[in-house]
Amino acid sequence: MGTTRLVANQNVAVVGRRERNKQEKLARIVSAARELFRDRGFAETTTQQIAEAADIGTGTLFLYARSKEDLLVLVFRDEMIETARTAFASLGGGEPLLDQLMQVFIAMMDYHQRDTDLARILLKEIMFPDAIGRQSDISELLDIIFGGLADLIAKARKDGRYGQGAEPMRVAENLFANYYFSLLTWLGGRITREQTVTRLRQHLAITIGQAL
Amino acid sequence: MGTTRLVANQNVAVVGRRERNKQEKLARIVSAARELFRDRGFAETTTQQIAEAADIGTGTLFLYARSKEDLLVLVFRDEMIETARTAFASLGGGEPLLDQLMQVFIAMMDYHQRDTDLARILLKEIMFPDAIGRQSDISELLDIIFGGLADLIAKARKDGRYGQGAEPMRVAENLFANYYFSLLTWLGGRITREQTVTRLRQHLAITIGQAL
DNA sequence: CTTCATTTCTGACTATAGTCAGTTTATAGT
DNA sequence: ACTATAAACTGACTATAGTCAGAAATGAAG
Repeated sequence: MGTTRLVANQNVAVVGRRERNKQEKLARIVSAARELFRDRGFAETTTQQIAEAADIGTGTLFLYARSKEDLLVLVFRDEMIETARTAFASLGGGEPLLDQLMQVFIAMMDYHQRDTDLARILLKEIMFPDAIGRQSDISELLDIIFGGLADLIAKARKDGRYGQGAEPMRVAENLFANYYFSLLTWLGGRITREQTVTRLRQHLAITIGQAL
Repeated sequence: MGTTRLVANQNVAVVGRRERNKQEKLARIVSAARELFRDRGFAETTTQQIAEAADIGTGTLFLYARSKEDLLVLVFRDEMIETARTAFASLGGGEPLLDQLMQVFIAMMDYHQRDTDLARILLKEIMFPDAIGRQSDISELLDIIFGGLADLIAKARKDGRYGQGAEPMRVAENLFANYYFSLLTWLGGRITREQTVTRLRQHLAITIGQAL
């Protein structure tokens, strides 16, 4: 069974030393990895360095992340989730759908702008996880984004500002596919950020069926 | 200068032994790698095995491909280009745009269907090349696909079957982004091929602005 | 407190991608 | 043919991601 349980006559969740140690180790690992990846870059950081900085054995690292790439996703997943949540939450209600969509996607691009080299690798690994259902998988992130987009679509329709008949979820997927592809092109170094933003707007406009 | 030139009084392009050797080695490498990747899988094939099968030194391999991943793209790039070309060429003229698009994308999915494990890795690496402008880069493939799609859009408009105002190239990019994302979902094992095809059709319909 | 079973940890070890200093081979010039 | 220069090749070597058999820590039960 689980190692966490409630002790009778005590309304505090008692967590064993074992579970506590695990959580602390995970926190140390994530913290150390984040700092090193940011500081030196992904390729230039060795798993040994991360293990040493987190004060654990080299083998222990791979009990928490299946691979170095998995570790990268583990490290930045939460920040990306937070970025997405905030982007949707800070949306004013009145703007046209296209402007709202651009606000969300630009907020996420701003996050990646901080370190485009890291973003490039992250983007590559995040859509191809080692295994689904692990702590580092990205279902939650996708759920937030797809859900948020679908809500925007549904709301815009309700307000009569947008009239197509396709399922909101399918529209949301279409929009995200375009965002992902734009990100890919941008971080691949083929076009500038400004060009990327301009094109993304055109792509989104095509999908939601409005003139620019 | 180049090692290739025309010898006077002889209308045959004379290619030096050096260039010929290089071409032969490249052919042997690609052939050996393809067979091994198909036979054993990407991760299970070592660069040593490829070098041995191609009858070259282990270091020589990396004069032709920057990395093992680069080699994978090098090996399958031409087949994918051929698949895309054929898909567009074998298109009858009369069908609705949506059906034509689905024919093209399904033909490309059929190609990947042969070996989905390999396709997954290929798909991951092909959009994130080590460097642009190398023999293994995929600009040519993208040009063919984008060009073919844009032509279909332009033709459909001319025939009055489709009336939106966006640039055909932007529509083509939007369509491909949706195809790429569908492929990703399919090969990621989240949904079946049938579901993928159904959804892709919905996504494309949204983009070109037609009811199903 | 003393077992005993289970989970977690560890670092020496293995496998392999990729490098590079030295060698070989091809070409151009005389 | 001979020499000089440049291009291409090579395999011993390095660096490092990831493994695994054994050690240590934890918790349960008596």
